[in-house]
Amino acid sequence: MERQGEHEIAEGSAPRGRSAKSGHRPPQRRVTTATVIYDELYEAIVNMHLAPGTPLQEKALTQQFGVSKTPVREALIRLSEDGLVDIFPQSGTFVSHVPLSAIPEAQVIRLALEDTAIKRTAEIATVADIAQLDAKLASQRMLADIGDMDAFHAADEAFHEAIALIAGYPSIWKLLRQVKVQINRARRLTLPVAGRMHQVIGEHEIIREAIARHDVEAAREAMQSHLNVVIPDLARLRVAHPDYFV
Amino acid sequence: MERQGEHEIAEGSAPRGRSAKSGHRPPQRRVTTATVIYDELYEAIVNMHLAPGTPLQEKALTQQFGVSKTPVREALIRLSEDGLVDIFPQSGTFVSHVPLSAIPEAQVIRLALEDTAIKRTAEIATVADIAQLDAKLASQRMLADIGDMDAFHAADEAFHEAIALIAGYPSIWKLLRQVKVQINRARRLTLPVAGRMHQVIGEHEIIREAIARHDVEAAREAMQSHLNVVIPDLARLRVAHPDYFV
DNA sequence: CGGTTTTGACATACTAGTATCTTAGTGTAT
DNA sequence: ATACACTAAGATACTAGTATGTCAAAACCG
Repeated sequence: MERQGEHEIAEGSAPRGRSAKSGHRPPQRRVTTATVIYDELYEAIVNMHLAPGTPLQEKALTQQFGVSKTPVREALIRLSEDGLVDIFPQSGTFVSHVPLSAIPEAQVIRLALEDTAIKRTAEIATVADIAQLDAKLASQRMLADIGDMDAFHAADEAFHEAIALIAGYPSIWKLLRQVKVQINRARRLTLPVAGRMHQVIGEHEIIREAIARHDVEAAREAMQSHLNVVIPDLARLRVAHPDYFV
Repeated sequence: MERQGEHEIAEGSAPRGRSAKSGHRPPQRRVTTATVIYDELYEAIVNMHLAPGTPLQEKALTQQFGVSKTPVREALIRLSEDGLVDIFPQSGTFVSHVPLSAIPEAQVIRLALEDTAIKRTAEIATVADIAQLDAKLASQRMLADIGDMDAFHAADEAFHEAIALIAGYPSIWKLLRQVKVQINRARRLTLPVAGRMHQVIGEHEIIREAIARHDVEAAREAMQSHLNVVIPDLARLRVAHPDYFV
């Protein structure tokens, strides 16, 4: 009972080229069919709805999305640059396995970048900024109660994103997103334990307080220990899902 | 007198899929036509052989490279993700302007990542590693004497890459490459002053010595001041090349 | 004559089909 | 029985052509 048209893109409903005219030289935001497919597959892979090793055939995807090969192909290429799919030329394309060996380095990078961001945020955050953090925290609390893991993790990301943006470092956030991808995939294999989620929220609250007090060192330490806790027990995961990793 | 076939890719000469069979699951290295075009355009843009604002038409590029639209298109998409070209949907594609406003943040990121790398390198570098650094330094000295700017900058990159790799942080180097792109473009507008090149080499030598002594703090400070010097005088560049920046 | 509308050339986004490479399976010879 | 060569199926990489949106210049109207 395969519902091939499940993800079908409504024909002509996507207003692609959103009037990029304006003044002089506006940075373009391409909203193409390829982008839609990329986003959908990205979410599915990061949320582990598509298991590592799953084959992704161009032909099958064109049918599922109801489009031609080119946009599918572009989406797969971008995903391969993110390390989320492996393309074997003229052979096959598969959802990538989580590279355990790369996770320690990703963690080191993450520490360095988040430290840079929170240092600055703790220095310059305004009351409006704090209010914004509180809003994210509130929504994260609600999602933890509901137990919606996908949304909870998205809110978690949003909190860290907000810190980077308050610091005035949007590029740092883009890099972090890129670096954390494999870590997040591993995290998604941990069971949704309510206690763990509230623990994460508690750590976020400590960070928020330190920022509000403009206590740079306290904020850094709170972030540091938060990040060191967040990393999942890789050895255990590996045993539980042996063929998800390499 | 336009030599359209200048960059033409020799037909069938590129061994694309390099036997990715082997044991079980080898990470693939795609050597496709699209990759070749990407690399060539990448170098041309970063070395400022293609000025910001230059239009890059798919059609013209297909003729220059003697290939079809798809590989050209893929190369342009990848370049746009690197921030090296701006694609205006259904309108046109151009070599991007150097975003002056993003350079300070890039510098901050660079400092954080290079600091992480050199810290570890200074701790664990072996005599073989030091020898490798010396080799890079020697070639950089030679290229400075010759005055080959492109090669000199490539060797400069290689020195920093070596430090990251000795630390065991290949991903950090990948990120640095990505982050430094716009900084490098700005640097390329500085005139090839021999004194400046030898100054850079001198700073590299100080770093090398600190690593060899396993003096972590000295190495970090040397790197720090090296990176702070390397940044070009943006205000002056902007005056000299007003329409290369945004 | 100034401002608005229209129109058409043009560039990218997409569709469709072909070519090439990989790889597993089969058969044969050693 | 094992190792090698051949064959054929299948998937991506590429070619070629169509569709669609953009932008600017010309035409039109007030």
